[in-house]
Amino acid sequence: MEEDKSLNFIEQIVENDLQEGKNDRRIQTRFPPEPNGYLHIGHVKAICMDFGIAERYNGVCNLRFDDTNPVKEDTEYVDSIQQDIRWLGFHWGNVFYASDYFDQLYDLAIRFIKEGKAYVDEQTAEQIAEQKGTPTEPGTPSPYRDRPVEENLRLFEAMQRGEIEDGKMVLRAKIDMANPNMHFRDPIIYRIITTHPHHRTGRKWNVYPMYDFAHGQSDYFEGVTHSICTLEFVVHRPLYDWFIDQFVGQVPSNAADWKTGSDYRPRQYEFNRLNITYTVMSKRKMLQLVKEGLVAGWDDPRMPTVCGLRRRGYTAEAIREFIRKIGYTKVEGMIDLGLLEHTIRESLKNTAPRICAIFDPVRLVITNYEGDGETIVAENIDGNPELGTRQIPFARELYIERGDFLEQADKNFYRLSPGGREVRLKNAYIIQATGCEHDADGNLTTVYATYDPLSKSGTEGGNRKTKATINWVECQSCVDVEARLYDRLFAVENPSAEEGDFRDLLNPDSLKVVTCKAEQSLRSEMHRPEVVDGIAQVNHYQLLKQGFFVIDPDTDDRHIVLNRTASLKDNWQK
RNA sequence: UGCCUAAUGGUGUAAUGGUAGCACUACAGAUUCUGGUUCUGUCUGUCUGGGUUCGAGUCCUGGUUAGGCAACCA
Repeated sequence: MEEDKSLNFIEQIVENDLQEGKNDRRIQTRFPPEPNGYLHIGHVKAICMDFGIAERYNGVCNLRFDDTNPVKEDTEYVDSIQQDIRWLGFHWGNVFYASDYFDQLYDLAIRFIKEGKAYVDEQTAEQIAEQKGTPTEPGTPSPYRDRPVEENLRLFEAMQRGEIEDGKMVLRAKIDMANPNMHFRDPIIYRIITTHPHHRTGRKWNVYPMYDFAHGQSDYFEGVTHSICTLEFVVHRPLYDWFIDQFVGQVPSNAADWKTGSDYRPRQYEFNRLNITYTVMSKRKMLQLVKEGLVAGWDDPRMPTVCGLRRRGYTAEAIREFIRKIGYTKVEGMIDLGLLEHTIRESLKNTAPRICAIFDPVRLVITNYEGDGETIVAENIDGNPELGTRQIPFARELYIERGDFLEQADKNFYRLSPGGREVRLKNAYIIQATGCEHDADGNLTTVYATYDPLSKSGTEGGNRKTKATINWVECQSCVDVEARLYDRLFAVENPSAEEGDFRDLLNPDSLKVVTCKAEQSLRSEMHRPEVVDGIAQVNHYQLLKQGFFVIDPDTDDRHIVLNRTASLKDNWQK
């Protein structure tokens, strides 16, 4: 059932370009993460765009790690990023690294110096910042701005040979210190980094290119046609174009015909980044939460990371569907967390087997039930027999939810109450409460009821309607299960908009760990999950009336751990 | 006193000069062996002044508001 969805503005641009025959009607995109953290759902939005455009228009999307800053980057992240993209179901053409182009980039820098377009500055970072001016005031030129070409060449080579201390010199493009776009005020294009080896090139380089000098150039070398990124790069686009103008058609590119006057050039387009209520989408803040132990790790089920969502029980399909729903524009907005939850419920409601678990158990004794008990056969999903059945033990003593019994009930309460209405035990018999018992402190300990032996589900006598159906498990056979009940990470809608420390805004109730009593089938249906690409394939369940749950990797043979993916909607107000 | 973006219900998006639609949320009703699901219905919207046009959310123009831009980060 493919619903008609109009093209987003990037797709329209691509279709126009195709129609006009731009870049020989070739479509090539790239997903360019910096390997300095785990992928989060904001990245997924970019991934769906970059890979989606390539898929839709028979192009190719390459994965390119933007690894120009060895101080922050690590192979740990390179691996997790690839795993997450594969898990999401996308396929790249090649894996590239910005560091693949360090030689070409260095040559380009030399070329710029020779053409008088770059110079070595030996002022401090503070001095350079001061001379940059402000958005409303022009900058002032560096005293080193007019150094002779030979001297620039000699110094830049000395920088690369490791003869200059970190921070003592930088290479700047010589553009325009008075440009209204601050990025044109002689941007730094190379800096010295000797303190950290690069995760791929080791100690080969002592100078590393800055983003503005690496990104567009890498796009050009690879033959990228549509370089799609988020809105904060809009101000960089003129510089992106400026650099490419300096060498387009004069330097090799994988794009065809560069030598023969092809019109090829990469172009940058920007869309709005993803913000979701009650969470943060900043790698820096996430890293802080992880490092300070405020969450259990990058894959903590409360985190908006891909691995966190996965552990929470989100499926790749649901995450992609969510991205499809929110669309792409140039308006900076804030997506309601409720939409993400709605999407995962949609995805699981027709597939997740139902199971009973009692979270706040109280004993129910069926006083007129004779015999040792019986086995009930229930469909895993009501009305969906192809999803199989399971067996549930039934006997005289059961656990039910404490909240399903009220000694004094008003008419809006549909469930058990002494002398009250008939209530269906899910998949079993109709009962009627007759009384209850309390301990010395007045806590309810036992509910007494009688059952109608002819009212069993699936039998003719069982067709009688009841207003309510309640959950139960049989006392002897049920299993204790640890349930981790997750809720929104932050207590406020937009933590980034608040004054003060974002850590003070964490939701203190974002995790509640409880033990519940689940029906035996949860244990018997459990199996060691199959591991694909290092990722355990998980089973999703719906605990009736409680929500969707997924088996957590902390589970072992003795101890079952379930994570709540999402609660069920609850229209019953007290 | 700069430059760049953007502005459609509570939220996210569509309408490409021709009936302002969809999804989420909220609310109401029906159905239901999950107070879930499903179904039906309701509420709420083109930032603003002027102009072009038979006709403007859309084009022009002047405002207003919001966000971004001054890392040896990406």
